[in-house]
Amino acid sequence: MNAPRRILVTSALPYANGPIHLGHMVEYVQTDIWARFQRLRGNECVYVCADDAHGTPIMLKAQQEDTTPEDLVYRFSAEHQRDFADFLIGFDTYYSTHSEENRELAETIYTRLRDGGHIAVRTIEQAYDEEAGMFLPDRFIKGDCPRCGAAGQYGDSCEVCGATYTPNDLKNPVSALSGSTPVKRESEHHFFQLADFTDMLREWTRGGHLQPAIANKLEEWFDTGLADWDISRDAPYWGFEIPDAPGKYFYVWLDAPIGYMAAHRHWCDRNGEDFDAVWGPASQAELYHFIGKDIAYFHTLFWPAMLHGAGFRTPNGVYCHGFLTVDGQKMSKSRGTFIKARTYLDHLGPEYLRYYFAAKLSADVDDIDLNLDDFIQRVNSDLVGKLVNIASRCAGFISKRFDGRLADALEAPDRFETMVAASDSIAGAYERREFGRAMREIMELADDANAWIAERAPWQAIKEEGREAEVQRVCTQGLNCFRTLMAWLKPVLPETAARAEAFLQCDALDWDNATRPLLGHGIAKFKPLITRIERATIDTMLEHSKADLAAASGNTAPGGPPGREAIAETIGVDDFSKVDLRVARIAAAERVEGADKLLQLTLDLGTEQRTVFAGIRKAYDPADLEGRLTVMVANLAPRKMRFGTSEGMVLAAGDGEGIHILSPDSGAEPGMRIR
RNA sequence: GGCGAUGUAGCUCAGUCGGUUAGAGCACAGCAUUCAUAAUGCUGGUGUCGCUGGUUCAAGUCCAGCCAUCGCCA
Repeated sequence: MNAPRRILVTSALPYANGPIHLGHMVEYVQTDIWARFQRLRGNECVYVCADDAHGTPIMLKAQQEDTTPEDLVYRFSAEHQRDFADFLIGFDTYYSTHSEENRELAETIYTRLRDGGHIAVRTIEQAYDEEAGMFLPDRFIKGDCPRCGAAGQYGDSCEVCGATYTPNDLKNPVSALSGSTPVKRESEHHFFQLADFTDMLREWTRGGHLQPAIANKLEEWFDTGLADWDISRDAPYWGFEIPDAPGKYFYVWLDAPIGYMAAHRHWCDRNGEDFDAVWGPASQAELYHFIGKDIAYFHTLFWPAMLHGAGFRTPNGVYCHGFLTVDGQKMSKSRGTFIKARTYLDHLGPEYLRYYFAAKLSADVDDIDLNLDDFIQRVNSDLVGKLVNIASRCAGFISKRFDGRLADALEAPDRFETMVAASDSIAGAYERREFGRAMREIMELADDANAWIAERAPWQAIKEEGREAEVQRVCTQGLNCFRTLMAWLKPVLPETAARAEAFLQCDALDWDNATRPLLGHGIAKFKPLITRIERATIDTMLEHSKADLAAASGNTAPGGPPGREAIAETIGVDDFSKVDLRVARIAAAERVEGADKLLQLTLDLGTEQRTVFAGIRKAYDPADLEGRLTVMVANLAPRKMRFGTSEGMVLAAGDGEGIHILSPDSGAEPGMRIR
């Protein structure tokens, strides 16, 4: 083996004013898989991250909640860390940009850039809110679009016609903070002169550190010329004060990437490691940043220029991934597909999603889609049907017939060697971040293993005298195939791999030991390693996701009246029990000709079917309802309508905005009474 | 509006330097099997490769235009 590589990897720092959602998780899963893969290969790989804890939005949110920014940031940091830990993201350190290390490093970098002549100071004019006593970021100014006149647009662009402009161009501008009309006020700002680094950046961006798509994109920016970057903000601002400029603060995007260094410094100090050996200009260590494509600009231009200008090394790679869509569309709060990490974890294990993301990730910047039906099928058939099945179908023979002991030899060693020969190819795919390719290769080998076992049919052989040893060798080989495949999946499925290690009673799997078979060895009784995903679980998660977000927006919408009707008159339990509520399966749903609000539902109660007309057409596509479980009033008097007789009613919540039918939790069956 | 990315089977995706009959997995159908978490094996059908035009002996692949989706415009 070659000497271990020294690698530092990072994921982008999540902003500390909101929860983590599944879109975020693409990046952390991608980075974590890569980091775990490197460690499995015997390399030293440190993975750090932190909360991005500064800036106006955090400051204002803290004010709104009548707390301090420190408290807000602390709260979200704890929440983020729980979410990441439960998704099995194995950070070596999760820190914060609001830390002493970060202050020192930001000051150092700024001072060195200034001494190098790369900082300019000049006066600019900005919108100022006299009532709130602060300058307004573009997003906090609203007004009419200068091009199409649309009202209520933000200060940077029009959502109606797509025009981009500056807040000065807005007509009838209004501060989103106080509602007052902003005035123009002058202030001195500090600028980082990015153009000083044009040559260095041109060379760096073409030096193989970026994906081709990103490098091409950067060409456009080079063509238009690199502009100065405004790195200061006036008080009041939540951040670090600039050392030689009282009342001026570093813009949040200056100290955010420095947070990578701060987190690593923190880790080095606690572990007796040499920070400078990684970040110094002569560093032999490798540095990689995983980010979303939306923040490529900051990481591929400002960041390498800042590092270089301040006498640090530049990254070996900055790798962008695309966005996450759910069922082919942007994550939507109303459809329940804007899924928070926590909501997902309340219903499903982390490894399902890790596997699905892995199966769909490539080295490209493409968006990836979480298609929920595909998610269920893919995970169930690949992990349970193919992979775990290999172990499951072999284990019984070993434990029942051979006292839990593996044979001393494989039945077909050449065949095992052929499989093991894929090791380099799979490792190469992981290394290049072609995780989808790696998963395909592994699953192809799982198919081969299952086919071979079927061919050797140990369940036949075991019935014949004198073939016991053969059966033991066949099953030993099957289990060894499973073990090797499991090792290759360990970066993606660390918990399942640990359960497999316990089952096989073997040493912790790594890339090296996985290629040598386990022979003449006692194993434990097999227990299911992964259970299947059920559609009902997904549906419940989506419902909870909707409810969750509705509650959250209800709480935080400033001044938004709840507008809910008052609680009705008190009734006794007897009154309630007169209503016979039943779980029903929607067997069929179709539009009613001539009625624009009604859907005709055929409800299956297990013992009988009912026709019910429900006024939910504008909220539901009939195709989406078929097969779903819901709740109906089963003893409601039938009612004649123009289109037929309605034999009951479906329960739904609504406030005039949307309509949301009820779903029972998984396990409920059609016909069950609800009390 | 400008720029970029994407568009291949019902779904999710491969497709190298332009090269023979465009592939895989899932889903679906039939058969076999019953060791295994209704798992597994074998067999099978499925495509205007977004559209139109061009270059070429040859285009899913290269070029141009258009359409759709997504993103960026500091």
